[in-house]
Amino acid sequence: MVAEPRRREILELLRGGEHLVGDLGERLSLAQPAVSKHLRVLREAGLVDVRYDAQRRWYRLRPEPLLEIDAWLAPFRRLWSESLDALEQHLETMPDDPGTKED
Amino acid sequence: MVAEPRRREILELLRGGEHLVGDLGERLSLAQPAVSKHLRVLREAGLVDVRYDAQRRWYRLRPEPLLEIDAWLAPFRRLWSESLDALEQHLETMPDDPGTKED
DNA sequence: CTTCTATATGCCCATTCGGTTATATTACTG
DNA sequence: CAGTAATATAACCGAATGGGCATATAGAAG
Repeated sequence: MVAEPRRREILELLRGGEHLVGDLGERLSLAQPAVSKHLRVLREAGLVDVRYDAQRRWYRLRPEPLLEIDAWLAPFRRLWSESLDALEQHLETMPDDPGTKED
Repeated sequence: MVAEPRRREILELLRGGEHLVGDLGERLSLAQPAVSKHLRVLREAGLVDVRYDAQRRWYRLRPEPLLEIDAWLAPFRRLWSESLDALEQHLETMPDDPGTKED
């Protein structure tokens, strides 16, 4: 679901705020029907929300479902900290995140 | 990829330590070839590792790739912590209100 | 009402996917 | 070496998937 490359790109774009279907299509070089289909999937998965503005559809992110993924990931997170070597190596390769200590 | 239910289950099982192919199949009520295929996918994705023990194959978790997912998720985490902050603020504003959160 | 714009849907096609059965492979056992 | 156990691989099938094109729908504008 989120594994779908185009869908991920859509989510990343929506991270920057609301977008119109056509706008997303332009940025992803995807035909409108394809975008609409992806948005439908994302909508039914609860990952995005629509705002109706005349014929326009403003799509925006709804991060809650991603929180579920995060929750699923949590137990695995514990495993990495056990193998801290690999963790640190990866953190050096990756940007951001100075505070991952909720819970 | 990780979205695949059986694959997720495999990962969850492997979270508990090494497992044999047949063992995984039993626990998931999945035929051996199916398990082997899933493991192949997981192996090629770098999510699992094999240890050869005669004819046996001990599969174990390699959590690093999940870390990548986690990294991808990070920017979204910021978004929902904003909404969670809003929720907390909201809850703090109404100290004793036993039915105001849908969760 | 007609046209234009923005989006959704239906239909078709090629590809991918997960599962099954049959077979190959590898290693232990007698 | 023959037999068996554990796993991988191949061939095949039905279902789902993503994309494209055409069309339907909804609202705006003339």
